[in-house]
Amino acid sequence: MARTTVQDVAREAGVSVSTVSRALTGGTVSASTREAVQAIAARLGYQPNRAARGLITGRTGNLGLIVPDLRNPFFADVAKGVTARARAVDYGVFITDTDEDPVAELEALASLGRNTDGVLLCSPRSPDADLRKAADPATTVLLHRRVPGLSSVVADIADGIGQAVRHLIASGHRRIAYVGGPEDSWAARQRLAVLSEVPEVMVLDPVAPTFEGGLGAADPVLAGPATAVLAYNDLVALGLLHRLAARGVPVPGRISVVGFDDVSLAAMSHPPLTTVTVPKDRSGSVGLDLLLGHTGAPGDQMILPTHLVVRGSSDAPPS
Amino acid sequence: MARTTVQDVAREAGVSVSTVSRALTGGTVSASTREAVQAIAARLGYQPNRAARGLITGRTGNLGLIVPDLRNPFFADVAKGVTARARAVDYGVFITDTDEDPVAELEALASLGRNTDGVLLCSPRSPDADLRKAADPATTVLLHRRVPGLSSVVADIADGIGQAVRHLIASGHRRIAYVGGPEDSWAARQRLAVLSEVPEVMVLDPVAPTFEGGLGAADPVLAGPATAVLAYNDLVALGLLHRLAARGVPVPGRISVVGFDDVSLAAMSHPPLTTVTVPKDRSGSVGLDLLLGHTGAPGDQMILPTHLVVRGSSDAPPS
DNA sequence: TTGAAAGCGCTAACAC
DNA sequence: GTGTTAGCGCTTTCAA
Repeated sequence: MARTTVQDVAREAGVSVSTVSRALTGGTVSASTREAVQAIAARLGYQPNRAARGLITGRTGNLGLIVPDLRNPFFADVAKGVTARARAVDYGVFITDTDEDPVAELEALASLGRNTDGVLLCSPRSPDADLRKAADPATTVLLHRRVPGLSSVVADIADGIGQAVRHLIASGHRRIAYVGGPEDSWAARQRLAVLSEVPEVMVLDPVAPTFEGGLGAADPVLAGPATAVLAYNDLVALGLLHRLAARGVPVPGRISVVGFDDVSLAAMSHPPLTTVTVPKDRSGSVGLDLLLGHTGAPGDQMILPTHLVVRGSSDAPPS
Repeated sequence: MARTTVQDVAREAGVSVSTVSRALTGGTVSASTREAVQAIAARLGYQPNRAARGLITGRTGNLGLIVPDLRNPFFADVAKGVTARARAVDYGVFITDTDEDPVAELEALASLGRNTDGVLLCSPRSPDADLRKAADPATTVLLHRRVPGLSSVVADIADGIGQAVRHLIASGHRRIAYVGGPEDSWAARQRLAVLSEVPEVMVLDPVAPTFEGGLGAADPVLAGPATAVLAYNDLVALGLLHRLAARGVPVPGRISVVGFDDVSLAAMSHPPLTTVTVPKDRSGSVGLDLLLGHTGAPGDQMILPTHLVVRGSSDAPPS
């Protein structure tokens, strides 16, 4: 299965390799030559070697996507958005799952940076300084994270949180517990900043941004006076729901639960979770367009809208 | 940020480019030279250009992974296994999400086939013939699908189903409903073949292999005499659980529910789902090793063990 | 409009 | 053990 090269096509067509190249990539060639070359290339099943092309053009036609954990439905959604858009614009995408390891993240950034035309980076927790040092601003777009000097696409967290809180207050809640995420997480700090200002909100100890984190937070929540609880994200909310059910605590009868992100699982729980929709896949496609210069300018900070989705896990407080 | 090349490292180290290449790729070099070169490469942040390397070695150092849907936790797990192993052996992974589109799948196979050293393919539904025609047996490994003539890694579905059924029967169930998956799905056919032989099992109409599919199957199940239901997969089981809860039907009090795959959500439901564990991430890493020839031989059909996990959704039938 | 030739960055003979 | 050199397949000056 020797692959056909420009040489083969050139020989067969009786022209030079440069003419073949021009005929195939839209250079200046006579119409008849172009047709002949294209016909022969098709007949021979010629497929350009992208590596060789990239070596000379300097562009690879490939992109990188770095995520902490593909198993996390949030990042799976982001990846889905990226790959879908990449397919549409005929780019390949390398995906690296760093398994939440900041060292692996930096390594991936270095390696991918060298072998792609740009990289989309989901880094919830690495320090700003590390990112600014390791990422080339011209070829990197941050997803769901903002660092001065780097392009980014983030969701309007403050607005989303605001909608959730207003919903709860409008429903009659006066004591709202907040179970936050890791203190080194950018998104967690964003949420905390907003919620610290709300008098009705009592900030509890942060937990891991996982189902298990939510599990452990249920009892502390129940120990307080809150009639509603706002979770760092849907995974935490689901853990809360699970433990609450195990304790025989009616939701939303005794306590309302609100998540964040609106991952697909959110609609599958019982009761279905009230949460804030974050345009996850859209963030991926928008980020890709930003990276490729289809939209915006390097250095741009994009903010995508969020909106509350009221499902069954929230209602008025017990009277 | 001019990219550093072997030239730069060579100049800095005072050696030739070939010595640099050897020092970095494990050729014959003196220990002191190797150390010096490596130190300088590290200091300069040298990252080899894989395209250039691939041009000469004929190997790209990249792999392809094709999945129908990254959002499906099953495939997210598989992808996680692949990327983790790839990172360990220093390979890049192109991931293509075909969005369940068989045409996109074939296109991805063609495109990836040319630009990688091999591809791992998750294709639950494409016809055998299409796959055999489009895939190069030497550089393709099928995941969770078996097609004669192609290498593959599959789970021991028959054994897993057997364990689930025996568990149910041993618990006292005599009428077990089976809600199967799409008839054109390889895995669905595997399950059906086993279950058709079991007298206690009543096969209901197949559904989409999704949460929604499960939702719709609940009423038909309840309409019958079954005291237990075996679902095509966990997503379907979760849908079942959800609708059952909405109907006020106690699980496992009135009816037991058993899933398949053991995706992470399975442990998060209420009650937690009894299911069959499929080594999803392991299938990814094993497939990768098969592809790279670290293990087995081309054409090999690997079968990974499965095992039942009994959680809260199954128990004895109502007395 | 076309061809010859020069590399892109790297590895692999082949000398020394 | 190390340097020199010849390409891998392709695009792109530069001449013709």
